[in-house]
Amino acid sequence: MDYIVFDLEWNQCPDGKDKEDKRLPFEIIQIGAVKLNEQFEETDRFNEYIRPVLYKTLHFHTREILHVDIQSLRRARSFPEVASDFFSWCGTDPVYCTWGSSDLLELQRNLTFHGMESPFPFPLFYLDIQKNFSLQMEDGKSRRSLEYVSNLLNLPKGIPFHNALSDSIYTSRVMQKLDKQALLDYFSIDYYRVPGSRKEEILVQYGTYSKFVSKTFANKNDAMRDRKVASTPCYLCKKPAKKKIRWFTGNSRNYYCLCYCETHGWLKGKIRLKKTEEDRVFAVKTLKLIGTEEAKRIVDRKDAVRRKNQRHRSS
DNA sequence: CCAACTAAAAGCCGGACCAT
DNA sequence: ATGGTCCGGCTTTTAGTTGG
Repeated sequence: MDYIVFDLEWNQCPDGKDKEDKRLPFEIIQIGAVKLNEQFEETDRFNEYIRPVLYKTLHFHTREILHVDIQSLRRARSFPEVASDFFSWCGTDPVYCTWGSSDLLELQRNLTFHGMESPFPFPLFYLDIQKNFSLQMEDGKSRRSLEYVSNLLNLPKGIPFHNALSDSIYTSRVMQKLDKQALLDYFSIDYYRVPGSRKEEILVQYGTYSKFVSKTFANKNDAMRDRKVASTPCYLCKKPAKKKIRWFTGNSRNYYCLCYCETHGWLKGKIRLKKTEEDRVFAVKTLKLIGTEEAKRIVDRKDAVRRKNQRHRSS
């Protein structure tokens, strides 16, 4: 099993959004990757440019960012050819690692556009190095640029940023600086393909919390009314924890609830509803055992939301 | 420029409640 | 019945990151 640290460069419609092909706003023009063994040691590299079929000149702004010569792209191979070779090179059981979450998304959109079969397993787990840097070195929420982190960690420079191969190399170097076990523990889940049925629903145990990814629903209401989505089983004993504060929302994006497990204590619930490419809705629910002081914070937050609405109405 | 994510604020709407 | 306020749920808007 190898770790595949990869990065993509892509282009967009040079004539503005109106003229773009709605099926593919971003067209991949380079795939770069570094292969690491179990010890995170580099064993191989992959680098190839891709001949565009949609956008044959660079968008003004991407030309500023990327250092690519559009002329050389015309001599490059097509996306299906390069992508096939890339996945062969990745081997049979790779763990994909990226800087941020957008690369796997755009890669799959390009695969779909070209009518290619998905080479990925379902569910697709991967390692987001940008997120894990924040978890280990910062607040867990910030998202730093690759250049910022490379400077912070005094990584050897000399190769340009915003090139698929060199960014893969930088990303792999950041990866090597992280605590390995923590990194492997906090893997991410790709949501390009989401569970289409009960059978495909995903339940994952992390160290201090559990994560559940539901099947899709027609709308938000259906999702939140679903018994399995709304349920709050304690992830240690599997028994239902009793709701003290039912699901509520403070910012329209996340729902929270507070419940109590007779054997394991306070349990915080959080649901984030997300939309699929087809505009359907699915739920990502995390359940976490917490202490009394954090339980109180949820009670306070519920209170704050109520007061905020009060103030808002009176003004 | 375009897309995704996050957070906060503002706006909309209908039901519950209350006083008239 | 009518009008006003409160409240919860939801959407939209705005601003600031990141990615290319």
